[in-house]
This record gives sequence, C-alpha cells and structure tokens, in this order.
Amino acid sequence: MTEAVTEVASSPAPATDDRHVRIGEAAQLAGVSERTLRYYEEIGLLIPSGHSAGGCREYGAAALARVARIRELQELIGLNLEEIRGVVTREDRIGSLRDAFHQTDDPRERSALVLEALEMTEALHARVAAKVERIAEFRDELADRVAHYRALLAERATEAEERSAS
Amino acid sequence: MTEAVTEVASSPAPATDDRHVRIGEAAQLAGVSERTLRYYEEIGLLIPSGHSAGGCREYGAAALARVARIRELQELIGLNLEEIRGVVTREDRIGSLRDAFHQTDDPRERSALVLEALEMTEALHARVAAKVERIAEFRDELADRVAHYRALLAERATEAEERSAS
DNA sequence: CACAGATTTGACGTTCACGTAAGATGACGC
DNA sequence: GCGTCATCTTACGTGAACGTCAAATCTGTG
Repeated sequence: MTEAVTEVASSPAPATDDRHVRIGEAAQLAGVSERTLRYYEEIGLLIPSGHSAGGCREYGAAALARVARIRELQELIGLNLEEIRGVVTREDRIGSLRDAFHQTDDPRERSALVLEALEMTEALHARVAAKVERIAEFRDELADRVAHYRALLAERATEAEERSAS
Repeated sequence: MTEAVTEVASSPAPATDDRHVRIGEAAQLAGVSERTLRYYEEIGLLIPSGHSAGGCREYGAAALARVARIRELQELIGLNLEEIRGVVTREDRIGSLRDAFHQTDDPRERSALVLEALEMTEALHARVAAKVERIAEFRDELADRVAHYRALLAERATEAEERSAS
C-alpha cells in the first residue's frame, strides 16, 4: 500500500474520490426521485455516506453505485425491494468477508470466507442465468416470427416481379 | 382440409379441441387466481371464450393460452398490464391481419398486411432482445465473480497441499 | 444578517394488481 | 325439488413503491 499522507487533508484537494453530493444532485445522478432515496433509507436499503452538520444527507460514489445496483436488480431482474435487500445484504457481507480475508492469516479461515462469497454469488448467478434462458427463448420465438414474415414478404415480392415480367 | 362432418356434433365427442372449463379449473390450469381472471376481463385484457346459459364464464384453450402469454410478458419482460394490453392488442391485430390475408387476392394488400405484422413483431423483438442483452451482461459479470472465487479457492487448495508436502 | 432555495421530517394520498368478504344465483347429483 | 358446491356481482381492503404537501430547518450568497 502506498502511504496515504494526504488522505486526511481538509477540503480543497480531495485526493481520493470522496466527493459527496446532497440529495437533489444524487437523485439527478441516479435517475430517481429524492423521495425514492429517502424511502430506500427508510427500509434500510441505502445509508447515505454521511451527513452535513445540519443534518443534510450526503451521498458519495459508493452510495450512488448502490442505488444503481438496486435499480438494476429491480428493473432488470424484477426483484422487489425486500429481495433486493437480501441480495445487497449478502453483497455487503462479501465486502466484510473481503476485509476479514485480509485480516486473517489462517488459510483455513480464508478458504471458508472465499467459499461463502462463492456460494452467495453462485446463487444469484443461477437465478439470473435461468431468467436469461427463458427470455432468450422468448426472443428467439419472436425472431422466428420476424423471419417468417420477412420470408412471406420476399415471396410476395418475387411473385410481383414475375407478374410484371410476364 | 379434411371434412369436419362431426364438428357440430352435440356434446359427448368434441372432435375439435373446443373444450371449455369454468373459472375454477381455468385458474388452476393457468396458475392464477379466479380474481385475476376476472380482473383481466375487467380491464379488457381477457375475454372468456363463452358463457354458460346461467352466466358462468367459460374458458377455452385460446383463452388459457392468452393468460399464459400475459403472465409471460408480466413476469419475464416486466411489462405492466397496460403495456401488455398494447402488446396483445397488436397480436390480436396480427390475427385479424392473417384472416384478412386469406380473404383478399390483392397482392399489394397482402404485402401491406404482412408488413404491418412484421413491424409489430419486430418492435417487440427489439425490446426483448435489448433486455436479454442487458441481463446477459449482468449474468456474465456474476459468472466472472464466480470464476474469480473459484480461482481463489483453488489457489488456497494448492497452497495447502504444498504446505502438507513440505 | 437577511434572504432565496434546498433539505428535513412527518403524514397523508395514489396507483397497480390483485385479495377478500357478502349476498345472490347457477350447476349438478340424488 | 333439494342440497351442496361453484360462480356471480358488488364493494371494500391491501401491500409495495413511491408521490405530494406542509411546516420547520439548513445552506450558500450578497
């Protein structure tokens, strides 16, 4: 690790990307409403990176990334917020496992930590993969129909040519 | 076409598959609640194949297939019932186009009908394909993580072997 | 410090997609 | 015809995921 001497520098030069925004800009950046951000916090899905002295929520890059992840799981996979809470909680757990991994020297413990992370990721992967399969099937069916109509149109076209040639 | 003399036979031998079920069995077969079937009818999504003399809804194979389609669009693609109404309405339109196709001899009209069906199907296909792409991306990302953890585990295992061999 | 605009905490409203209960009516075996 | 179960219409209830409004407070600027 490189020495991070400037890490606790006051304000004008944020060496690391710890820039924070308040809820208005955060909502804009994440493409959701302010209410949505507060609601996610209400149900324990999203904790702001910090708060101003007066109590305004402040969102950093990690928090914004989490919102993106939530929306992804919601709109793409179709999970509800309760299920999403389960997923991100497990992902948080993976993060803490990573920390634990770097803080232990016991190889057996390290293996156990990796195994746990592996299993959690595999479970979600299986679920997503299954959904992809089904939607892809659906898509192929539609592609077949499109091809069918295209063939019909081509047939119509050649018939028309023959007629005009006769 | 084979002659369908028995088609209008009274009841004991339904030569064609025009068997109807009432709402209870229909719900069972479709895997939804009775309320859901009535609700779909309320909002103009699903019209029962017929009614008994006393007013009981009767569902045929086509109606059941439509329910399956609705659920597919809902759970798989994530459309809401309003959007689904749009899709199935267009699919109904394709059906009537098919009829019109067989009832006209004008090649230009036929081409126009096929073209319309093609365009509608293409639109849905594009939408579904886009979704597949995004989810597949997501899946691959998860697969990468799984592979990463597997590699880590393997590394742990070989290290352990080396230790026990020394 | 004053002021405009952003943000806070409640608290109630809304939409979607049904669930559920009630009372009346239909279907059907005996 | 009768009893039983399924189904009918009508209507109010519900959970999820926010929307919206009000009154107080915070933030940044002149």
